[in-house]
Amino acid sequence: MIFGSALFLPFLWSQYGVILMAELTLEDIAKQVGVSRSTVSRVVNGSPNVSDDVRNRVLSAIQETGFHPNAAARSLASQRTRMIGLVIPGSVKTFFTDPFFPQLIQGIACGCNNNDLSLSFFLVGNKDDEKKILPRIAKSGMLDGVLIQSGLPGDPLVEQLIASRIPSVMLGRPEGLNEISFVDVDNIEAAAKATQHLIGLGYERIGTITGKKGNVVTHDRLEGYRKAFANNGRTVEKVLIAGGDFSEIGGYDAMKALLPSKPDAVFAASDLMAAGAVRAVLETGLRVPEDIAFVGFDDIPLESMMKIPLTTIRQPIKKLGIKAVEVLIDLIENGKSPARQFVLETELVVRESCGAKIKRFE
Amino acid sequence: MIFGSALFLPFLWSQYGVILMAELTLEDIAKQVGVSRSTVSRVVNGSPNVSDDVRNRVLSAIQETGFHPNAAARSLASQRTRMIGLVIPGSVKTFFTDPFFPQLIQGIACGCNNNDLSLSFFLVGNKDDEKKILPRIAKSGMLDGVLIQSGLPGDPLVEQLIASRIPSVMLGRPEGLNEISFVDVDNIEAAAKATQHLIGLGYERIGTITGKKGNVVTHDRLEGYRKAFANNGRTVEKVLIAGGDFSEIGGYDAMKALLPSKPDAVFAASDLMAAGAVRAVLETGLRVPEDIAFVGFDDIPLESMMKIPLTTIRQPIKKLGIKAVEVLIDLIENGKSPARQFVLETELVVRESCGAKIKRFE
DNA sequence: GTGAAAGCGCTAACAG
DNA sequence: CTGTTAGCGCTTTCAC
Repeated sequence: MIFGSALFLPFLWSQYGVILMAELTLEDIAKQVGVSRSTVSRVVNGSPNVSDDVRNRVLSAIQETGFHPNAAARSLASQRTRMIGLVIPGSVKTFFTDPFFPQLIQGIACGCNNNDLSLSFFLVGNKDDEKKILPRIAKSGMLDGVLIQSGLPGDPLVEQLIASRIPSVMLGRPEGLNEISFVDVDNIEAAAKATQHLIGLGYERIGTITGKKGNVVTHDRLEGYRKAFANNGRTVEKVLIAGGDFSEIGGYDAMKALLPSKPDAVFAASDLMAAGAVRAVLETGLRVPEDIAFVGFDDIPLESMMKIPLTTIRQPIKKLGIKAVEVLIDLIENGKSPARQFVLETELVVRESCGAKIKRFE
Repeated sequence: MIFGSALFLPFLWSQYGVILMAELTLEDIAKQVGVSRSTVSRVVNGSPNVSDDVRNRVLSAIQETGFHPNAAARSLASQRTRMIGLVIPGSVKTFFTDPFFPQLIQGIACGCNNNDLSLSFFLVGNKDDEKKILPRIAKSGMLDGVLIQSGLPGDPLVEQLIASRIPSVMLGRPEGLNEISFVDVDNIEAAAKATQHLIGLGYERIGTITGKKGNVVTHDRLEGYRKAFANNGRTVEKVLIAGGDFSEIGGYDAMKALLPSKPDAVFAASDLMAAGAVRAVLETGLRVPEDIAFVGFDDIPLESMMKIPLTTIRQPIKKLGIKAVEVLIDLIENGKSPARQFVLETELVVRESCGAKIKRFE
């Protein structure tokens, strides 16, 4: 074995670095106030079993000195870290392109701040990362719980995380919705709502551009499209369904494939794809929404990029993050079982691309 | 004081939650192999002072049992956490819209994975968050160091962080480049390169759309624009400089303001603004690049949204994140001073919008 | 209401 | 090369 190589990432920071002026400890405050360490600990932790007089004296000593308890020591003694993790598996390919994620992160960060939690972030790049990260998450005791972004079903990292005993909640409904807690939006209902809107507007040949194959989200949104058809006694035509991949280019290509089937409206399973599809339509000289109407999904700020404001389904992304944190806290405090499963509502935002506003004045 | 309220976020997780089956400890492994705890610790940390025989026996015991050292205990004993923080101050408003951030985060996460560090994420929402987060970062000993995204100069959170003794490196050159470590791209040089490209192509009335006022980045990119003019013995016309805010709409509005001054080319300080500006130009019936040429800045994937591929400056965003982590490690290991300051190179990516390809065939 | 005392699981001298 | 011995700074019974 090579010299210095270590099993668990040794603490190699050199000895002669920064001189650490020792931080204050509970003991210091105790001494200063003339009470025991336990008492200071009690006021720090808000225990009611402290006399008002003593509490006030301790409090002002803390205030004066700027004392702050040491996290590692607290964790070691209490077996809790007040830190949760956010895991983005390698199978989630859209992290760098989908504006969904920054908003989600904002929601999660907000939930953490609200609950005085810290957030640790695990972006898995490759198998190698995975091997190193998994035990750190599951066995080092560093985290009280984890939020897991659901990617492809059957992701090994996710499965191992779920199998470990660390409390975890998934963002997005996982494939087998067994005994695992998750927070998601109702993709089926939302897609049905979008499609119904198009049906209600009187379109006859409503197509759809789906997301990336294999994703649960893709499946659910297509399911919603089908559901709306069924609700109206219509039958779905296969030629009106084109496979995309959630990207702008994917939407563009899918639309090109759809064009020969002469759709008069399209429900795209993401705004990005809708943008690409609109681009494809305009390129052929057709008009939006006059010739082909569109409804997207997400309501990302990006619609300002298009000439035609996009009618779309708004997801409560930030709320999703906040809720996920709350659910995770519940799991941590009250046990993992039974699984907590929440589905948040979406909202149809009507703009120009669906033609509703034009039709109103016809 | 209200019952139960606590000064430092008490560990209120209820007692009766999940039953924690005790994780293995060094002691367990030691007993199993028949050596002392120290020896196990040595092999775990890669110390060379262990006989091959003992090491192998310990190693296989670890392998068998799946032992993983407890993070809190290690941190408490070693005074190191192997965790760094990423702080996004509240003054950074573009976090949710700018595709720059996911890529930056990827780079940082990659740097962390490479160096077996964990990443903790602090997104500051409001003043309240700030007050709670600051001591956690600076005084709880939870972090070995922090990466700070530079926002507006004079951000109080940033200043307090810098003033604290926790090693920190800024992402983006801060206002007063005193004794603080940072990693940045050379915005001045890059903007000059972009402008020079337009000058070289023979444009006569080259305008610019700047970023949000007050930002260092904005200042630097405008500086670069000026520098290119100076290098060519040209004088800058004030009417050819329009103020944007890094957003698509901002670019659109700025372009509208620029139009009366009849520019024949524009350097936009961000791709998003370039997209908006192009939209404004096309709306008036003018052509890009025939009537007005464009160069953007960032090289975000978004250029696929525009009909005309955007000539732009590519920033090595991921590399920036990786480098920042490396610099922070250096600081942690070898002391904060002197400050380490790195400026990464950018690259001009020539596409259609600048007109170079058209001109080639004229 | 308060203090004493026993760890939490690990690292790091210090002997040998 | 290996074991012994102190802690790291805090929480948490258990007495009083």
